[in-house]
Amino acid sequence: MVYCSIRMDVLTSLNPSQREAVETTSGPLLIIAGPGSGKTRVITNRIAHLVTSCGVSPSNIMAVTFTNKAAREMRLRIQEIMGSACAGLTVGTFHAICCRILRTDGKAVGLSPGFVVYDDDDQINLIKQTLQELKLDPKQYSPRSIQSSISAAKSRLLTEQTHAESVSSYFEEIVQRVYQRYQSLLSLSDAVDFDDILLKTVHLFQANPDVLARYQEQYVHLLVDEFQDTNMAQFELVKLLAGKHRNLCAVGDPDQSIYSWRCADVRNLLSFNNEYPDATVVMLDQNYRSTKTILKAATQVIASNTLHKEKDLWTENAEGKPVVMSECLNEKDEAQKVIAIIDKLVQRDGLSYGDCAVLYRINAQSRALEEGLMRFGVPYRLVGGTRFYRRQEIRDIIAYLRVVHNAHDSISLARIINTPGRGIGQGTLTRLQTRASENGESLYDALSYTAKRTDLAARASNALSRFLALIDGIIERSQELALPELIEEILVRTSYRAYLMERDDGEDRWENVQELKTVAADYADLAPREALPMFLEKVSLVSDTDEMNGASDVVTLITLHQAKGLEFPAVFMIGMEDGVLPHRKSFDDPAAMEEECRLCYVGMTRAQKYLFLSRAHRRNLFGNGLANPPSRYIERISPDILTARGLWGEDDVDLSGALYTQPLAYGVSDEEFRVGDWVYHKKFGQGVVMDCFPDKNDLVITVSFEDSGPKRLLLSLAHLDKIERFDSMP
DNA sequence: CGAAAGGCTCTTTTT
DNA sequence: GAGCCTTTCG
Repeated sequence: MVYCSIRMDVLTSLNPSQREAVETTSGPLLIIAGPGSGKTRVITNRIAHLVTSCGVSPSNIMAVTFTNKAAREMRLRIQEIMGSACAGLTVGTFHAICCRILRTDGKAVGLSPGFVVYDDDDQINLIKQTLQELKLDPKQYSPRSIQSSISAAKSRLLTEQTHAESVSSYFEEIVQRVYQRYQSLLSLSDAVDFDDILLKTVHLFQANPDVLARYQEQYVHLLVDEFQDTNMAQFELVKLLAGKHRNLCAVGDPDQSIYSWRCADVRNLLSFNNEYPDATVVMLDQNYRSTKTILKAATQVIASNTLHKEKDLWTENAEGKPVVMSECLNEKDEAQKVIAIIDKLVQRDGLSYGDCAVLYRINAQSRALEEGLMRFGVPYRLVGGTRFYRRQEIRDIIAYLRVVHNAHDSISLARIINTPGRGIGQGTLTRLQTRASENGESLYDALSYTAKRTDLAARASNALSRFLALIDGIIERSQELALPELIEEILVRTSYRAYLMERDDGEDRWENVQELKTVAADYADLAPREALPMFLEKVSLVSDTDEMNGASDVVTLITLHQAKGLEFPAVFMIGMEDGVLPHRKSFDDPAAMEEECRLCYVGMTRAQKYLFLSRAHRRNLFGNGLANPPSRYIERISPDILTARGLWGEDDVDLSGALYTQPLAYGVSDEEFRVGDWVYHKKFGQGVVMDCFPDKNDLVITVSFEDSGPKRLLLSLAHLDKIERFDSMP
């Protein structure tokens, strides 16, 4: 009975190609899934189908995603369909799954089960230390570029040995030297970086056929989402795992490949058939998300890409409103126009704030928006600002916890050795690091040796001994304390609160620390020995605090990259300028330019009903003003589906039907008010007209005042005087 | 040692 | 306009 209803649900509501994707259960399968084509439904239904109709045990299925959020959502959706029947399913990110494999079987590649994972900040610190040791100038060889070279090498499965053979430039030679030393420092700290997690898993499988065979037998069915974002190491891993049963389902869209700068290789998707000539290919080309107009505009933008595989996206959705392109004076004007439109969508078109999202190329663009939204009292959330686990105070506490877990974690020890300040300066730290490096020991070893010597300057020696006692004391207590108490112990013993409170924003930071304790409370009931490693694993593989409550009704500010996979009824793409989108750093690289175009495509296809584009004639970025030409993507959109809105809003009148149906200028006696006019009010001072529309015999004017923010006023009562002022916002 | 001051750089950032 | 680094001085 249960099975029957599941089956109905699984198969009846799918279109023919979705159905084919779900029902093709054996052999390699490639699903090309255009934006809004019901990809997630296909994936989840396919898994449900495997279990309920084909009798596959959930424990024989692995589904891989790129983000924890995607993994969580996938599991949730599967649970909705199958209930508890999905127990035992492996759903996770590449990194989480590989970490688990390495904790169990990593001994074979020289890893202890307790290894820590360094994130990219730790990596940068380690590289800086390496540069110092090798007497290389970090200005000449920026730690960031070396890090990305090492990361690129690792994602191509090049170890510090095999990389040596491919060195072909002086810079690569430098990278090679750093790579070697970097790797030995990692191993001294019993640490791996993100790339190692994949690399070492591949090596584990390659060198240990018996281990590989075990996993191959367990995972009869493999499914990989966002396949266009996989790198070589990830594809290799998947090929190994699928080596026996060959039931590999790859899902992706080459047009949404926007992470090549992170070594993602879209060829994995495009040449899937070279690896698996017998693969079934299913194209999901019906779009359920956007209006015909939006889909057409997006298709026009990407059509000229050489990498674009001709596929005809189509939809049964309504024609919809034209795409709107707004010209703005500067980024403040742009923000204001966006907010004015949002206001109208909410006031007149039945949308809510949560239906609106503003998408941009670079994070710096969010600032003008935030200022505007705050000023007008519009609620918003900024996605991915400084993320929780990136905050200094959080990283400090985690560094303490890592040292407690593994005293030989030298990067974490270096971080906290003088945080809060305890008189151990750069000089002393460098001396310790030099000693450690000369003896091939950890920083902790160097510390305990040096602290016990008496022939050192008394001040430094005292400080070191006290620090050593502090750490050892906490380590001892950690045996018996539950995780939240352990954190509390660290905070108390280091007077961390007092340290934070010396800063202006200390209060906020302290709240973050309390938040960390709340997260740790989930581990309170576990034995101290187990809780700490589990907690550290979680925080090192997690990017955000569990994605803020999606329920709140607020405008979303988000980068184009982060918006991939999301959808909103109304989307605003700001900064449609050559130099911003496409970004000027991509100008001289044709491949990068195509990626910029895909980025634009990804942004446009997030929109369900309304798509607003805008550009500023002058834009202040990083202190200096720039005049960018309009984005080259604008002219690819045919005029019949694009409404241009001039600098002063003259073209607003007929803008997208219900919007802007009211003329924007009204005469009341001899005064005339238009959006953008500056006005003076006796009590509120000066402000700018955001909106006005007639009501009975009066005129309702929304004015944003410089001092008191937005106010809705009746003209007959308000006594507004027009004033001269050219800037759109102070 | 560490606070203060000045110089430099700034695309995107799933783990 | 912020964050990070180096330099300088007490």
